[in-house]
Amino acid sequence: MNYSYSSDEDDKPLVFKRTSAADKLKHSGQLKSASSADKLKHLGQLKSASSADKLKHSGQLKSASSADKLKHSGQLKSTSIVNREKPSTSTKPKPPAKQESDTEDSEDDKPLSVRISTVPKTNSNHAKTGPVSASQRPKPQVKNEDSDDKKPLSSKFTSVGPSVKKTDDSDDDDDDKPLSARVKQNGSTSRDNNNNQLNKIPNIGLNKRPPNEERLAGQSSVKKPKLSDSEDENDHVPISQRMKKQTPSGSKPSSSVKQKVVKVNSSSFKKTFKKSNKFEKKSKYSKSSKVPPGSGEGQKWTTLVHNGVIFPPPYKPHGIKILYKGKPVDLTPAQEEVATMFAVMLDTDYMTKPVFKENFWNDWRKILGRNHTIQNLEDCDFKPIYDWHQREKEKKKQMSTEEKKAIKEEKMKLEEKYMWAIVDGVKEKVGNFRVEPPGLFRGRGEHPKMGKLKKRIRPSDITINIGKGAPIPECPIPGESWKEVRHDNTVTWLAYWYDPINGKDFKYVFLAASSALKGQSDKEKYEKARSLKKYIEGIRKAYTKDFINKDVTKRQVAVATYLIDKLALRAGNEKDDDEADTVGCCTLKVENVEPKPPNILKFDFLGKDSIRYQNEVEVELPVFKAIQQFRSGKKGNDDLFDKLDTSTLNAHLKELMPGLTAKVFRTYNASITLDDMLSKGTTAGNVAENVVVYNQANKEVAIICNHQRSVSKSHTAQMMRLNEKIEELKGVLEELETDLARAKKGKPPLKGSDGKIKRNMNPEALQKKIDQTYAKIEKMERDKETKEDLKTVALGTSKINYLDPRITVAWCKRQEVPIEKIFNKSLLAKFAWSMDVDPSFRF
DNA sequence: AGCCAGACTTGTCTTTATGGTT
DNA sequence: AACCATAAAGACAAGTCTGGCT
Repeated sequence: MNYSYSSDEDDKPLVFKRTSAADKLKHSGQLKSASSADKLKHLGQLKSASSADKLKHSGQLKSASSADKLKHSGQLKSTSIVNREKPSTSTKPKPPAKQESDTEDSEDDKPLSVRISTVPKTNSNHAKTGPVSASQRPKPQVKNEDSDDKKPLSSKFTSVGPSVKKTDDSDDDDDDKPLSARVKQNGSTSRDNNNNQLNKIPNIGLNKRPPNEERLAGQSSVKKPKLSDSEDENDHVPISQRMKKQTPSGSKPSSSVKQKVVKVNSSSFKKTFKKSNKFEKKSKYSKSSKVPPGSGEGQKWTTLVHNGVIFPPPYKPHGIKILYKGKPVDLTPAQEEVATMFAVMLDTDYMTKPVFKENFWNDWRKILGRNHTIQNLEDCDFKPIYDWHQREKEKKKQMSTEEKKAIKEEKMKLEEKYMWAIVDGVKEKVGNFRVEPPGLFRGRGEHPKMGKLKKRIRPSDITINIGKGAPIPECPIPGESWKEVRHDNTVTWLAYWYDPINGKDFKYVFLAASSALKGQSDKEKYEKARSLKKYIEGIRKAYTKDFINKDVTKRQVAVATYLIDKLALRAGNEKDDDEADTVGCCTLKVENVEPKPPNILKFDFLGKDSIRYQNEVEVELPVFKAIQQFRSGKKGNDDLFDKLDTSTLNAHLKELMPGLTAKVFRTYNASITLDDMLSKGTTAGNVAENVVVYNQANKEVAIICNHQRSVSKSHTAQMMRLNEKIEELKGVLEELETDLARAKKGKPPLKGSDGKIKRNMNPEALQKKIDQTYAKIEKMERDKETKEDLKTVALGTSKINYLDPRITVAWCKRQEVPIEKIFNKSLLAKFAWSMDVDPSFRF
């Protein structure tokens, strides 16, 4: 039986029901006609026409009527009981509980930390472990079921465009229509082309990030190296250490049985792409062939049609003058434009950064000219422009709903054509079709280039990539033209330009995450991570052995791999001097890792985005000793792993498993942890309880990956408000208790605190009220706790990038949790490829 | 082997939309 | 309707990793 979600309307919860394969097709977008739906039938044994019909309107996952919801009941539910320790904020992260799996690779599915039975007290926890999987690119041995995976997703779900052969033609009567009319849409907001009422109108405006009102001292838009600890009790504990310990629960994962995921592919497509499969299978150890998903020889698409990119509107001078030494100064529009970029940032923390001002001044001065009245930044007062900008913002806010709507529509009309591309006959959303507007570079952390002028991008900066034979997008700015037009079907970008700040970097325009192309590679990513499960045991054995290898390089590789596996560190590529000084595993400095005898390593460094990573971990003695050796004789700023860089490390990893690289461990760790925690923590509880379990697992993953967020400005205030409410309720409670006591004695209630006379209630009614109030208080207390708990933890990143959606979808099916309780619209669209997973899927 | 161009994923923050209250 | 808290969407910076060249 094939379980899948289906739905009838966008706003209804997706529901789980036994259904035909039609649902699988949903993500391919909106089917416009019944016949379109029919076309899809062959793809996945569509069982009922009605299911297919559901897909017609609206774009993608529609939800089933509520009646349908939860149809399949339960015997799938797991009865395991959550038995986890109270998530104390204790400092030590705990390893996920160990579970005995019924599978062969018993030990290996567990997180490393568990296996290592490390320190009881400092629980080193994080690492996870796992099994293996076949990777896609260099396809290692792939299981049969996976065979389809190599094909482009799009081929699976759609009947393709012009060049691709149609699999099923019988029902297709679209051929006579213009291509655009036949195209199917992919993407969540898909709607009919012609009438797109809905889109969001992004603010076209000049500056996308208007300054905020005053920020609290501690909190600025400039990212400072984040400390995971702040004053609160909890906060002194680095996020990475905050994992809760969990005790093993009684539940056992039902082994990592690999499910046969039902494929939707049509056989004809299989054939089409077969060769790459074969090739990959064989070349277990060959370097990953560039052969991408799906097609031969690196081909990513066959036909590609799109309309290019849209540019921000030209600068509109406002005429507000800044003051120089107290006097208004006339500026040309170009000079004013740049001054405005700065003025608008007056209330950000960038203003406290000399580097920012210095860089800004240097670039602005070039525009002012050497002999300009303005000779230094210190004597400039940008307040008038700042104030003007605030007023403009306010005005905008004050606009009536209708006005806003009108503006939005207007913008939509303008942008509509840029929002979509047609890839192999399928209409797909474009991710970022808006060219970045000029502005001041907002580098994160202590970026040496912050404040530099990011110049306006013009058509002559842009290279377009489009299918041969497709109409070349018209250049939206009259009189100008594209830099170049290419027809490269080995890449997925639609356009790019050189990053004005770092001339060697590119800014690409890609398809949106909901596209089949992205979905395909996402799936491959998870399959690769899954395949690591099968290799992990061997890999761990190997590096453990090498902790004491006489060859320093090998020892370093072993220790580095260990850290990446256990702590989910990033690889750590080399960085230039003109970038913020951050590190990853291979670039750790001596000062970033402090050995604390007998066997604790204390990590403290700035990682990606200058987010601070702090953690104390207990490690095996040989690792501890090795680290000591690597440090000896070096200065604090020297590389800890001096014999290593990411290419040597990854080259080594590739020998252990085809396609293996450092980042696969992060994916693996995250997903296996989710799978693990869900299977352990899941009870037969109701939906709300299950959602809590899920979020708890999600949080654990976020902590492992050190996904942080800054505390919201209003956090403290919000907490206070919550506290007040709780206090208030407690007051009510007391009063009720008194009244109850009196009522039992037949006395009337006392006057309320407000002096009002309450009406007489019988004890039962009072008791009921008391119970309700209690429940309310408890709920609020829980909410408060959760809020505090998550104030620095970002759950979204792992959900979007690290957690195999199939784990979530399968679990939702098993637990009868509507999938949209977990995935929002974007995620549903992005993960459309995973919706048909078998409920028994395990990572 | 090291360097670098190139392409694509990951990550945080800001802005906007949404939904619940008052 | 105004308000505000939260969630979703959008923006864009910052990583990873590959492959080709020297």
